[in-house]
Amino acid sequence: MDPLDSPNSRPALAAQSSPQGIAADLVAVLVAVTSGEPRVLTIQDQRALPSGPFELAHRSLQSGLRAWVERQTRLPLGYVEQLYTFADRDRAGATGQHVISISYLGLTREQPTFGEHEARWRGWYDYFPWEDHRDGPPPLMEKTLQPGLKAWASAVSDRTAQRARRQRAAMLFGFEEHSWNEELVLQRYELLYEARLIPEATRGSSSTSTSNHAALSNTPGHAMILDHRRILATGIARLRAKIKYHPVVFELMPDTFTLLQLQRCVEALAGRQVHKPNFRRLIEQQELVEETGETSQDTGGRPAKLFRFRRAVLAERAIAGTKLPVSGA
Amino acid sequence: MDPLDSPNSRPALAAQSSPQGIAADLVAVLVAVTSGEPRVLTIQDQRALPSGPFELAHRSLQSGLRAWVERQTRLPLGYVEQLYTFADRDRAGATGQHVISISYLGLTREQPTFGEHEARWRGWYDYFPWEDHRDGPPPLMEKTLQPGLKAWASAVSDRTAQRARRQRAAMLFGFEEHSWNEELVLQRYELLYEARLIPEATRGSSSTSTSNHAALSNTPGHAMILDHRRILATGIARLRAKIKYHPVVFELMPDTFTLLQLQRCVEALAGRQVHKPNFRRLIEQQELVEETGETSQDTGGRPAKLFRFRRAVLAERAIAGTKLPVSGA
DNA sequence: TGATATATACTCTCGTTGAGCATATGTTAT
DNA sequence: ATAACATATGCTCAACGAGAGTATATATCA
Repeated sequence: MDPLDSPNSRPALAAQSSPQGIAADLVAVLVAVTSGEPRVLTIQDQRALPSGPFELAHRSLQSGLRAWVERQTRLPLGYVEQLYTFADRDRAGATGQHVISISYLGLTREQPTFGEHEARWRGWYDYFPWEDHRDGPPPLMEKTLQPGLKAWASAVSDRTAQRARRQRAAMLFGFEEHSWNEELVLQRYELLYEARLIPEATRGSSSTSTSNHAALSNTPGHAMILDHRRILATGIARLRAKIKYHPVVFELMPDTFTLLQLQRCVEALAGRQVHKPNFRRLIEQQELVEETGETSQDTGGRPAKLFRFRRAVLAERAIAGTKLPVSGA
Repeated sequence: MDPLDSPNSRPALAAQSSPQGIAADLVAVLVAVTSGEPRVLTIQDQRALPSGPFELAHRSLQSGLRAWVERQTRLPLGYVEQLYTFADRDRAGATGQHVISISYLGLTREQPTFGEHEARWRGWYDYFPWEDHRDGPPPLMEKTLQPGLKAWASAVSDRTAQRARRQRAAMLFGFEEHSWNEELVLQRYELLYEARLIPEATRGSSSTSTSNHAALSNTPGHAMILDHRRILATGIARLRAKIKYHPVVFELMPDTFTLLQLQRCVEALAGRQVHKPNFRRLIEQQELVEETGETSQDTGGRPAKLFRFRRAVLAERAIAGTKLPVSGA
């Protein structure tokens, strides 16, 4: 079953307003990696993703997004990919118009932000602190999430349902025997939402139902408006899956870079460490990069060769196959 | 780059009608596999995919699709997944209203169709005859597509561009040294579209531009209205990718089945043969199925054990990892 | 000069995967 | 009845790739 739109991910809400037409919004997850940290462009005091109306003047959704982003932020968008279309939930705005949100993932390099719309770059682990396993599982997993999820699992009467809940939590968060799977970003967020460990979950509902408010006091991660955090989770999940078989990482790198910089970028996105020798072996044997001839001695240590991305591989292999190792440390 | 919405996949078309609001359509790719053939539900004399307006009465897009499909066709929808949202091209209908199409993939089992809307099941290789490689590359690849694509590659003056075109065609269709990749359904369709080897490509344009009409005479595959064939290609591609790491095949199988039936189903979807012993090894070592205790002797030969899908694996492993081998024969 | 940090290279083992072969147990034709 | 055949089921082997560890080279810094 598709994790998005799973039947129990949102409380049922019968639409009441009569259809006055539909408006389409574009929502963008714009990602950059700066000094080893994955970052996302935000607006509204870092509580929202950039979004705007889809204007019919553009010949496609994608070109519409491109034009709009580049006008608003002057970022050159390297790679763009559609994420998902949302139309559920309390999206009826003040006008009574229903809004469909079409979300996109865009990769770029961080630039000084322009004043308009108070756009700011912010590290994406501010919103998902439990997703950063580069130095092992973060403490809040054990301190906050595990108890909260345990409480959620116990909050149901049926014995079998309890076990199912516990199993689901363990599988998604790597408790007990289960190993951590960095791609399940969205499913984890939706579980936390369902368990009401996320402020967004209790926002609209008028404090009915069985929420465990105890855990809500120290709720993890920075919240966002509407379902923007969910959209961000979708984008992170997609990107983490994509870097494994498609050379999109290079859209986030400067023109020339060292292999360690590239590795740090992959680690930042995947949220876990990578075995250095294996990483280099895979990069080189796939001929993804070529030496520039120059070296860099930024970090203090033996100078590292500088490389650049071989754009030709996009034509040679297209999607066919390009693997990056994202595995245990 | 996302193959959908690639900048050159459609001729530029400036929107002229003033925005009168936007309508949202749902388009469904409903798939079943019957007697070893992948089939798709069609309407309008098999020239269209089922589609209808998104009604705001539903609490989500997905539940809207479910309700609508089950009302129209009385099919129980097992697995549903969003495919893509289209808003480009000449989607301005007679009313001048712009239409956004949100497409979904649904898996089911073929049922006798009900009269309404002249719904009919049709083999999907009727629309994409070049995608069926179960008995090796189909003859039309060499007889029709290769010459047509060669002509398209030669139709450009620049030497470098010619080579790029030839390489792209070879990579996608497995010419020369390249091997066939069954997942590139959409990219192949878009290349044929770009090369104007598909009737949909020359439909709206008033016979200008450099089309090679010679090849158009024996254009391969059954055409559809609007971009429905493109949507179908998207669905096939998604499904071919998905069966490799997620046990969705079972949504297309009857309750009990033999391993060979299961294999034939996978082969039908993937469009290529599968190594039998390896297939069985993978299925069994992953404990995806359990014996029913009964046997089937339909085909004449040693009776085969009947199996059923272990639905528990969905809870145990969720998305984590389930591999089906789709490789050479 | 030595300590340290990084870059770069090599080796080894294990599991997976692709592929071929052998055997078991039915049905169908002669 | 028997041979031929078709399918089911099980086993083996070689090649490859992934994970993990170790060793050496070359710079900076105290």
